Amino acid sequence: MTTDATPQDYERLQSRLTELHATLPKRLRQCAEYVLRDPDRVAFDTVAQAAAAAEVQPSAMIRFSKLLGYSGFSEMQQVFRMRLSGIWPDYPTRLERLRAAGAESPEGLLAEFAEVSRLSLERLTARIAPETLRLAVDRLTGARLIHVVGLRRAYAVATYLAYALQRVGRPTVLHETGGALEQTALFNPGDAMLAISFQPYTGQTIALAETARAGGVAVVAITDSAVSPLAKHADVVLEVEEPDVGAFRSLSATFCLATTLAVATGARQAAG
Amino acid sequence: MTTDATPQDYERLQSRLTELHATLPKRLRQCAEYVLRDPDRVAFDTVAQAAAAAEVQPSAMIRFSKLLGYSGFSEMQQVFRMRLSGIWPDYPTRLERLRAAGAESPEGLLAEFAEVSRLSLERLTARIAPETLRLAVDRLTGARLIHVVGLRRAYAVATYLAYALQRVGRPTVLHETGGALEQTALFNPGDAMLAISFQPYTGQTIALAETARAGGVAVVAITDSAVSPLAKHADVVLEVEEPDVGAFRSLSATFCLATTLAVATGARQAAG
DNA sequence: TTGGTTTTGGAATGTACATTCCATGAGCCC
DNA sequence: GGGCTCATGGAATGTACATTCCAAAACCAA
Repeated sequence: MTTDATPQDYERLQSRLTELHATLPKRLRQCAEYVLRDPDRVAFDTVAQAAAAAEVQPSAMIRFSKLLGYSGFSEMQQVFRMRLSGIWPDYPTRLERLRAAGAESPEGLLAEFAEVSRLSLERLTARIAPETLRLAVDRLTGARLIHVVGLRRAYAVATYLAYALQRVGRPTVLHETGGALEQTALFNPGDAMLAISFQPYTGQTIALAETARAGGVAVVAITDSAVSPLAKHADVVLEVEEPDVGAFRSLSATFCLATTLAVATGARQAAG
Repeated sequence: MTTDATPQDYERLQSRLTELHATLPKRLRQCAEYVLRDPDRVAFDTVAQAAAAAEVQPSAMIRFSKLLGYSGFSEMQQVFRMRLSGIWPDYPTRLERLRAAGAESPEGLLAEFAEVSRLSLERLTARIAPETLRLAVDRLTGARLIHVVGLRRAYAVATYLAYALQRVGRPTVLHETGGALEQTALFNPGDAMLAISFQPYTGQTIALAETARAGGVAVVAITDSAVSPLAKHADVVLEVEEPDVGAFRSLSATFCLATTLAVATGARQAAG
């Protein structure tokens, strides 16, 4: 029956599951998806926890283990534990090892970007004053329409914010460059604007923020310095650090802040 | 009394123990020595196993844990588990901790997003195999034209990748949904596609990847699981973890990977 | 529909576990 | 050397756990 024996290591388990995945009944498939998605957690889970995470009954999780040939969940879990304990040195060691691989190599680059992003996230919470953040959320919550603008590098952030704010139920418009939307007529008192710009600051973004503010719009800026030209035209300034590796900058902290803004605005709206 | 609180991470636990070591009675010292010598094993041990390994009674191990301020062995063990996996305590505990910190407030949310993002970045380097990453860069470097596709939440990633790849000198086209660009005629052998999709997977993205591949295009996928429907149609699968806070997911790891891909492709191109 | 088969949920079970408690033992000051 | 405090071992306890089992539900083929 089991021409392949029960998988004794994670790699084999993984390939077995990818192969089986299509043929599995619903609940067992959910199990497969969970253990592949979060193998680290499985190593420590109790059946109940694993089952909850996979959104199945504990018994389904055990059935799943048995299907793969193990005597039960605990035996399958050994594979996940081995994977963790066997090869994994702690984070600093891993990082160093990667660095040694040379910054020129893709994996060295990845390590560097990851580290730099991690550090900027650590500092993010310290850098953003709670009152400032609240103020920003206030402005967005109160707004009838939220204008989002960001170009070049900041464009990705702008598209994300537009998407997230819309999903959260706030009327949002994303300003594209050169589009007809950039008409002063569109700005009304009671609106809010989220403007994002980093060094070297894009003139169009700043100009749009200035116009909006003149039209009575509350401007919330995400930028990299309190003295950035965008900050001058903003009611609330959220400052994020954007560390660079070579020519490119990490956007992690910015996205983290963006997500928070969207979710907090959504939550407030729902509550109020 | 305890000016330092109970150590919540391994580093602090370690320094606490080195400091305490000299003053400890014999059995408790044996405990300290064992957990410092073999922290990996402690993560999986039962009290009985840990006690045996330290050559003490189970009760001694628990006394030891309590001395450090934990409620018992299990609580101390969490620290060792976290170290190994980068995983935070289970979901209920985390939620509770959040509540205590005032998760409802914007600053609490920010802290949570930052933390979750930080952890997923830590695991990113471990999760992406160097060979896979190299393979992905190879495909992109060799391509005459790079197609980028991603919708909904992944759209921001797609816009960023299109921008970054263009800046780095690679001919890139961003596929917008419903646009005229989605013609099979546009795909030629020798092209590459970067497709990004996460749960719940967008059908259009997957369909486009399938079409592209049928047309001889090398498909590199960024997705959240090896069994994601997108993975089936990809030549290279880059798997990223997307931890969620409430309804929203952190994109930090994804953006980190995206930046790396762009820069590495640019660098290789410049060198070659 | 009907009968058979597979899949699922959830209560029941027995075991293994962390933790507690107390009696004994070792070290130490008077 | 007697009495005190701190350290230790190990049996006792209650809980949380993996696993089993069975009945209900869904699915499917005729």
